[in-house]
Amino acid sequence: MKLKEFAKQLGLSPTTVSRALSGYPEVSEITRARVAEEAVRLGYRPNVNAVRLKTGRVGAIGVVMGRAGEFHFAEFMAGMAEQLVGEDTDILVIPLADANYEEEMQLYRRLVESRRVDAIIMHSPRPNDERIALLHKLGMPFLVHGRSDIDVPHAWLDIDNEGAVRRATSHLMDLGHTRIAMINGRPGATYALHRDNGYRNALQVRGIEFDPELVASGNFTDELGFRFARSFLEQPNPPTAIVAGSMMTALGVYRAARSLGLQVGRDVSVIAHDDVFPYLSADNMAPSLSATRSSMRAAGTRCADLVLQLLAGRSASEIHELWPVELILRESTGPMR
Amino acid sequence: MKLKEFAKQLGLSPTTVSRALSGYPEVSEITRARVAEEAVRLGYRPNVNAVRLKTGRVGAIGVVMGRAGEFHFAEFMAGMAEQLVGEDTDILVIPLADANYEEEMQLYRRLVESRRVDAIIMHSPRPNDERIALLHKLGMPFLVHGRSDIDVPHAWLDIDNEGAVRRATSHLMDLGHTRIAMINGRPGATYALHRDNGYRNALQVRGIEFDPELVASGNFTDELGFRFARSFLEQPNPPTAIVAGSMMTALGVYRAARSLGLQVGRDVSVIAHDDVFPYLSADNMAPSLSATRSSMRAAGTRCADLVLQLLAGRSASEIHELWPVELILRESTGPMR
DNA sequence: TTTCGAAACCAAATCGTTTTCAAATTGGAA
DNA sequence: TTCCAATTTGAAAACGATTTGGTTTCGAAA
Repeated sequence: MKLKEFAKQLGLSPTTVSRALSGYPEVSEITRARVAEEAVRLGYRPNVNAVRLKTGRVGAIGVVMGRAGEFHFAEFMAGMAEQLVGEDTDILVIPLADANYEEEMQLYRRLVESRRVDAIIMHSPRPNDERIALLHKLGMPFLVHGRSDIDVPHAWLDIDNEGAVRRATSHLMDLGHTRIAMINGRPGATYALHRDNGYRNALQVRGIEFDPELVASGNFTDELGFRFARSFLEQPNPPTAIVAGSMMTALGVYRAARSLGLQVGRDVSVIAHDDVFPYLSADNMAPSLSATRSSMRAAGTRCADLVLQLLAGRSASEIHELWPVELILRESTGPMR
Repeated sequence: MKLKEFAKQLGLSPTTVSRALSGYPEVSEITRARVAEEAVRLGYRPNVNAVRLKTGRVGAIGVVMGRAGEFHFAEFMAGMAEQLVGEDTDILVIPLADANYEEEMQLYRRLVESRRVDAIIMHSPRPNDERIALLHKLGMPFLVHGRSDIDVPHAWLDIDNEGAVRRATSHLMDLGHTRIAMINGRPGATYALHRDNGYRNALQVRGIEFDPELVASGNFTDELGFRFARSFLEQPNPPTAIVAGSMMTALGVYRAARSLGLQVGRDVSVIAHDDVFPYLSADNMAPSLSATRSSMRAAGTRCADLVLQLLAGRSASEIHELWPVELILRESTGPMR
């Protein structure tokens, strides 16, 4: 059913029908009601592609997804979906073809030129991320989930990674630990840098010297958690506490401790960062896991909301949200013995 | 840069340019090359929305995502992305607003009417799933990931859940186990039914009576894995083996066993279904986990491919793929003691 | 030289909306 | 009754591509 046909059935012009459905004021309430009602009855819906061509609006937010298929991703999107449902805005997943830097810039360029999305959400930016400069230059509305210190105005939402790790590390020192290891995410991203800062900062305040033997970084996998933790704990002068980057990492760390006959929370303390997954909770681990916590799903919801605001005209340079991170103490942390 | 403008710069008509870029034969190779080259140089790209309006093709595949935000989802999509990259086809995530049945049918109806996607991929269908009948009736190309026995032609790809669980259960019986528990997914979906069939079937062949006290079902979470396993193992006549529905469930089962002082692989055998996640591998668990294995990511890739074939005109009724599931034996299974 | 067919190109219609600008209707005041 | 402003409605021009149905060009055959 097309607009023209539908309008004829109603004995109205396409103009009026279009206006009635789009909520313009210059149409009487009585006609509007009739149009709305008949639209449902006769099953008329505007052709999205025609609307998009005419208005220039696409009705979709692009989310760039790395090849890795991180487990965070589904949660973030589920959060976005929560906000976007009923908003007539879709989520378009943009697969990142390649790690190749030049290709990646091309991807963004093409994405903008092809006008398939109204806005973009970008994850895990680098400190000086040229993608941000590019999107800004191209005039595409975008929001960064994470942070960058590049000197270009941009909207962002980030959690306080530095503070989170600083507090976690400090707490471990409060418990008497002085040799504390940290497993970070892949180097390059700002969040990894922030976590590193938080860690070093906490040590420095207490006058504990930084030991490069006690830090490692890589993807957030169970396997790397295990391997790094093993290598830490087998050192001649092993750490008595470990700060882990993610829940998956923590699983590996627990396993490493057990494999060496060490009891988590007694022989070795562990704190991890928890994005709050419905299928794997820190509270349920054994022993229950002390964690710095911030809901990925909530971040997704808020990011979607902020993007909508951006599209509604709010200035990108006034959208900056830094979310505090909770530190939840459970059984995996205990006093140094 | 618009087509008209671009064509003028080249001294050609829009017609010829359009044809040159779309690979039509009635344009000389020499002009085609020139057009292609200049398009890159001058940065001309057809406006997607105009193309879509004119051709009726949207260039997007819709994937319906449940509210739960399952961890499988990211893997499946990463797989799809692998196939779709460079295909000029996007992935559109369709959030499922509500569990309400009527609403869900409405969602599909609106989705079709709004013409935002060329095809739909649906997950976890029910045995008699009216959504399938609806999509068929509405003439929307779609592919079902999973199976339904509804009497309507439809394309599907599924893994052999029944066979997988049957083999897993049989293997446990080969090892001498006779009391075998199973943790299934949420009842309703066909895959849960198939797994149940596989389980009962295996028991029946050996003449072991089905005990309702030994089965449970629910979301695939660590927590439920733990709770169900605990309740099984604390029964007066506890099972000596457990078949678990997912990796997360298995984590809970391991935890439950440990919490009762039981050693997995010796005191209690465990087999789980593994969708192959890059961040959590059965091989790395301690003890390593015996599993029925099938890659979710590969399924995503293949599903995307099949949808493209569907859109290219291949008949839905000839697209049926049943993937075998590997049974990988590791340390978590051992002879009955 | 003329004729013909294939090869290469083009003008204009079309896809289904939104929106500008103009016309018609209405209702109250004069 | 007449007039005017405010309220409703419409006709037609976009939006930017694809595609139908020609027209031109060119070389070879007649």
